[in-house]
Amino acid sequence: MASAPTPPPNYSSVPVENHNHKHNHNHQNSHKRHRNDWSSSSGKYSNSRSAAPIAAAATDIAAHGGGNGGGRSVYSSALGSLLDGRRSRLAPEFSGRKSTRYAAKKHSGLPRAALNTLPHSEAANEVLTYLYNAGNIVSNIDNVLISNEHRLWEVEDYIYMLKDFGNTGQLLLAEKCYEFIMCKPNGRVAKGKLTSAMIGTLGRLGEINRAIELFRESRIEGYGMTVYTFSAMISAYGRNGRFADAVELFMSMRGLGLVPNLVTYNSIIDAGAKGEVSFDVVVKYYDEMLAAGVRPDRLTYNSLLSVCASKGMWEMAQKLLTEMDGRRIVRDVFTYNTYLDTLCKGGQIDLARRVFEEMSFKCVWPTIVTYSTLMDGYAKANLLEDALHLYEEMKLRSVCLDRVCYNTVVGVYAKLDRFDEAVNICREMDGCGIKTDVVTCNALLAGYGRHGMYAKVKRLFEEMKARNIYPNTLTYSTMIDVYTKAEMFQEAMNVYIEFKMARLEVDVVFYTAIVDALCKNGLVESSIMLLIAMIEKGIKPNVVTFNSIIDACQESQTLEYGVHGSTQAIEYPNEQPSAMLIDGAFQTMPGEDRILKMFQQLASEKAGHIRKLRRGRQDLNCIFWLFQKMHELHIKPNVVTFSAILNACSRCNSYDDAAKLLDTLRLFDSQVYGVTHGLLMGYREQIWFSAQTLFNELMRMDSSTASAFYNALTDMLWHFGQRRGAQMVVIEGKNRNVWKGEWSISCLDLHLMSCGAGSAMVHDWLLNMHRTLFQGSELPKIVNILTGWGKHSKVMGDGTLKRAIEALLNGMGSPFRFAEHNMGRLTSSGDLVATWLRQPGFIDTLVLYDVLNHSQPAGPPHGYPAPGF
DNA sequence: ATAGGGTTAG
Repeated sequence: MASAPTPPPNYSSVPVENHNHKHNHNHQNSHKRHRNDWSSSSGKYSNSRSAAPIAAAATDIAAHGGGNGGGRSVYSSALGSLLDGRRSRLAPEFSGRKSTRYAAKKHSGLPRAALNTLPHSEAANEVLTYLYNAGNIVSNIDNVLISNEHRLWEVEDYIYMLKDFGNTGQLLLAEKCYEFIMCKPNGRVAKGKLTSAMIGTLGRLGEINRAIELFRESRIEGYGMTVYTFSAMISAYGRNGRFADAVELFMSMRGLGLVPNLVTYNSIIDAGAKGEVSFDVVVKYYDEMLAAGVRPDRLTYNSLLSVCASKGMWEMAQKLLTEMDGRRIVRDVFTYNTYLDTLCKGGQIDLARRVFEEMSFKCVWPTIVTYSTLMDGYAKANLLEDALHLYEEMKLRSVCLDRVCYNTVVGVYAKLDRFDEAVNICREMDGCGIKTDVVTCNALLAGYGRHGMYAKVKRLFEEMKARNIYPNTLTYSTMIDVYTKAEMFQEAMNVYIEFKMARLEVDVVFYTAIVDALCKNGLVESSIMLLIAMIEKGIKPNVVTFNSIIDACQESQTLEYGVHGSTQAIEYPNEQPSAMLIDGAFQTMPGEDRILKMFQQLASEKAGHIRKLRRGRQDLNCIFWLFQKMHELHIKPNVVTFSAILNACSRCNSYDDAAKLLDTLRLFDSQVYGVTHGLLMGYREQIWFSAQTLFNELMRMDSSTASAFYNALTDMLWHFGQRRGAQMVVIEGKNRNVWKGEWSISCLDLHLMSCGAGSAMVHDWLLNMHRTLFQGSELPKIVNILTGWGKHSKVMGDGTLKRAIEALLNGMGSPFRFAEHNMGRLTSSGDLVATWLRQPGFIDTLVLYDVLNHSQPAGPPHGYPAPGF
């Protein structure tokens, strides 16, 4: 970790080679700067490109930009000494900057960033200081402005100050300053410049309506008809999540005779990035600027990368980086940070790790944002130790953490159930003058909830309100999730009522939490009603919402409290329930809140211990309907969807229905469903190659996701008698270490496996023993099978696996018995097992066959499994 | 004039 070079003292966000140009970069006419003849690639990114293979890897960084080498050598002598002093690698101006993501998030007194390099007088800085010291008192502000009027250059000084107020969240100062200068007799150009700056500032501060007002005024008064004012307004819309308005404004320019310039294009592209618009939509503006002969710059690419980031489109990001290389545009720290974020969100953690290391060698020094990004990437990938290691590295380098970074660390500790440390971090924040906020609290609430610490949850929830940290929608979603999982329905209902009173907006997470609560309590049809209601309301469900319902379909219930006033089941896949039914189900009318009723019902049921037994109904049609709905809404199923569907098949008694479902789903994803359908049909050899590809893709998932999939697939195969296929899958999973168990001849660890996977594994393990014996070796004195007692199963202590394995072994007349003081361990002496396995013909009991086998050669395999098992 | 944090499914 200490192998990276140390930054030069005069650090900039741009690698050293480009340092001298930085000043120029800050001007709006920067497209005039570089003269190169690299031909334009107009149209390259139009719709056809999305699936294009990407050759560029992180290593291409090394292949490009020989110019950086010179810069590196200049500073290499500073390397050792700075590291010895354990100095931060972070440039001061990046050590404590707040998020630049949304205007609404930016109201805190963090140190101001002096990044503006427009020409301004020294006096402007002085006046700024006076204004910041005016204590937000109007008369003081007026006094400062009046008494310094003669010292400030025309308008550039005021523009400089206005922009600074935008960066520091000083709305009042900005308003007063703008008002003051606009009263003076300025020319049209000056008024236009000032107003553009002010629109930008208001946009940053979330004052979008004020910005719109100023923009309108400027047009009426005749000084706002410039590309600068329009660009500023487009950017202001973008910052406030109003991409559609930004586009409309952008489109109107042509008719007004205004020609968009580099900044205009950058603004509209960035508006797309901030509005989380799809890449295909945003890239149109990129194509358009190329066609118009406007050369993109670093900002253009950084914004395009940012579009990729939230979607994890890392291959596209790589393509953009290659394009930058082609244009000789050097990557800066924004480029790297955004690229890192894209890699993390796209699940390319190893690549992210390499890029992080390469940054330093390219003389682009990690900032606090770099660390936060990577740390969060690790945390999301469940690489919590790696995340903490990064935190240690930051401490070692004396990097001063900011609010975002602290919250990331708190989240990591909360995920690890290390609450003492999480709370300590909160104390440390307090010591640094960083107030814990709603994000910190939400992380802790979720952590306490996962750990069953309901008293702590309750106390923190009260405490945050007492400390004026207002709970947001996510806080309420978390609380409802925690309480419903704990079957504390009365408490959940109270939280729900409080949420309604707070008049916060519902979102997809909130609905999904409720949907899941419904599903988990057997109210599957109600959850589908809610799903439809949320779509009607314009809140798009996501893959989690669907997975929750699909998972519940495997034991589909009929209802249910008369939530929709009838016991009639929804017909799948014919059509949606009628709009009337939806209205009746979940629309909120005064005194008629269905969600509330549901909570009431669950609470009273629980209190009276009269849990209604809901009739189970196998319904694979429901799954097909949901899957189709996902497709309609362009929601991509993921591996969890896949596992849930396989689990549903395992619960289904009809082989034909399961086969039909998987066969039909091949329409949507031939790879995934082709493999499972093929294995179910017994086309083993024919599809094993595709299966390998699928298994390889699964290696990218974290272990619990991967093991859930292997469990589901083997369960399904085992359930329908495709036991040789199940065995092959389980061996594949074992070889890829998805269960992370202890595997040896003396101990078989099954505790993270499903019944089917565990059973197949037992067979394989015993076959191995059998072979060991017949090769003349001896068995260990004691042999064990760990089943666990159900700690990891859905229902704690349920012990399904334990019972299934016990039944399997008893059925074969095995000598294994449960250990006296460990109810999760089956044990036997090696001698007894050897005698048992040596029974003549016993091998036939052990070897697994598929009921259906269309593979070559025909007929069941003979003798031992192929070498390598 | 561009970058990072909290959540829901398994």
